[in-house]
Amino acid sequence: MATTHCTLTAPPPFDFVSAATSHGWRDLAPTVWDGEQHMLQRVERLAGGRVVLLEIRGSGTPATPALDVTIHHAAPLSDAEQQEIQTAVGHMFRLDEDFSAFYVLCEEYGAPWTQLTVGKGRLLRSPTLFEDVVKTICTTNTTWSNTLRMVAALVAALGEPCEVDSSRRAFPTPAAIAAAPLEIFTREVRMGYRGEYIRLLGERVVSGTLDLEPLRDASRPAREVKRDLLAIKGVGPYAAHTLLMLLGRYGELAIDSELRTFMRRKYFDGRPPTDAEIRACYERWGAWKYLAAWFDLAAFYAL
DNA sequence: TTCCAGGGGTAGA
DNA sequence: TCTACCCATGGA
Repeated sequence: MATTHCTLTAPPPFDFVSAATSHGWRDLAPTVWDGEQHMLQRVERLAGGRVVLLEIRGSGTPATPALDVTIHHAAPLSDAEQQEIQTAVGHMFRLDEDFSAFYVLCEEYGAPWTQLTVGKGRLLRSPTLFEDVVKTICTTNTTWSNTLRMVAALVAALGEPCEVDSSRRAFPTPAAIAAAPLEIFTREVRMGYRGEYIRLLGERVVSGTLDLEPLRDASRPAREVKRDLLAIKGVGPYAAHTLLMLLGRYGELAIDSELRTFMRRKYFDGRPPTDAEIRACYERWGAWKYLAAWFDLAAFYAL
């Protein structure tokens, strides 16, 4: 087994632990958060078919933050493969996103929002939009513990084994998902009706009838991206708004049972608010509503 | 047994 | 656009 190191420069302010852990994605296979070592592990399949193990740690100084990536692999890695890994990690940690406008609002609204301006606000995502769509569908109408179980089972059933540890697997490719019989999703992964949606998603991506890449284009209007997300079977308003967040667009709230419960307790004296009332609470955050609600909830439950 | 969880699809109005 | 009704699964 060989090891290769690389370092990615992060834009300050940057809070590695916040970026790695603020979103539940940190616990969804094939990503693992090591809270003792403050390290994010991930089995990653490269485009050429290699499956390597990544260990990602925060490094640098507050003024020059960085990510250290340790790659565990069998055969030597090409420059292109190393570049592919850096691109994937950079995407996971949103190194290309600028949160300064969000921090301006945090300063304007004062404590406790000012706590976020030290580099918080980054919510972990997957290297590919395909993986994020699958995982988001796995969060709908179920408990978080069941989401964890379904995603882990999907990776175990259809992911390709890591070349340095065959017991660990990468996230399944669209091709692997498209080729698997429906029984895998229902009987083995036990994802219920979601199985049909996820298999159809894989089929459409493989056949080319659905191209997810244009949705990552930051120059497209959010309304257009949302429309395309809603056209994916299994994606409704909650999932579409979650995916907009994962695409770096924070202007819409993902109103789920968790947010409703939080709003009822914190702002409505135990009365269930309507969705319009929930939206009104964060209207002043404009393009940053999602992050405001997310960290408002996190602070309330002291996450 | 019933209810609900980080909802969504479909039919019908 | 809004409302019923159904949808698999697992835990309380």
